[in-house]
Amino acid sequence: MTKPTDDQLAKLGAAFDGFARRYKLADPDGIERSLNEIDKYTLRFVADHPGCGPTDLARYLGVPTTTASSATDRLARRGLLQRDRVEGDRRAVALRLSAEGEALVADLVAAYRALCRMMLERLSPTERDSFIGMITKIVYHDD
Amino acid sequence: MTKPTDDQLAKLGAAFDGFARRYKLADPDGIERSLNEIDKYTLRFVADHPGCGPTDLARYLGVPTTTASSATDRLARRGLLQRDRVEGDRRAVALRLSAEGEALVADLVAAYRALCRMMLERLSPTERDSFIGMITKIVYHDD
DNA sequence: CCAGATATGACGATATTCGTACTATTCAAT
DNA sequence: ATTGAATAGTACGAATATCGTCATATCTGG
Repeated sequence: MTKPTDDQLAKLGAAFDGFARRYKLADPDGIERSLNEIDKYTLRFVADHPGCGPTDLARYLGVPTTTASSATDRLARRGLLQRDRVEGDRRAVALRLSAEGEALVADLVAAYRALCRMMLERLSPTERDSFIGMITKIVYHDD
Repeated sequence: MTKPTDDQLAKLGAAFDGFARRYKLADPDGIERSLNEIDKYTLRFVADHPGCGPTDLARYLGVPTTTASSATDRLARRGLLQRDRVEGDRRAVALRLSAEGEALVADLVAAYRALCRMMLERLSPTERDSFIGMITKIVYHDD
């Protein structure tokens, strides 16, 4: 397989820089700022895995369990998720979103989706599927 | 202009999730981990703007000047950048990378470039320019 | 029944962000 | 020249975050 040219690498790098930059500066005081990165990932993970425990979360995020524990504690204090006891294993806790947490995740997902929409709208309808196909290939191609 | 479909949005969102995730978990103990995000951006900004001051940096990063000042202080203590006095304005300091800082930025850029290369190699040569063109359009298209 | 694995949290060391307040300069307009 | 406002930078401290170490409760295989 031919190698990417230096010019291609430079252009792609510059584009990603610009992307990260715009994405970060775009939302100066929205939902994004009220939660830190780990907390946002936590809420989304719990939304997708109701009943999971802090240890599952830690594995998923690649952080120590104490960090995950802190995060769930923080979010529970803010009323965004609840820690239920599990019957069958009395060591474990089952994490679930509260109603408020569900609402916040919905907002997060909506904001995220709006970002995706804005990106796709800058492409022609023909390009959109092509772009999605390529980025999917990049992300999920294992080797 | 037709709107992106829900299916397209979902696929793109999932791909970005996967991307962010792989990118973060990929490098458990490389250069990336030894510096925090702001410090990495700072080094790269100073590399591109030698002689700039903390205030320029703060504007660029969208953080308070005290945060930028902390970052430059931290990096200066670690010997990665130096703060020179400027003749012509005795309030200002001119930030420059030290030799060690230059070396570290070179490593960072190389790692970044390697990531870009890996991504492009997963596409066919024909797709590469197409992908770069589309992502460039997404990032730089103003409206 | 017991050794070892597992789930979780308490606590503290260290580090980061950022608001407030301060100093040293420079600039602009009289 | 003078002086009041704007500007560059930083010191300091409060609030907060990560994560290592240690303790506790519980499960599980033999």
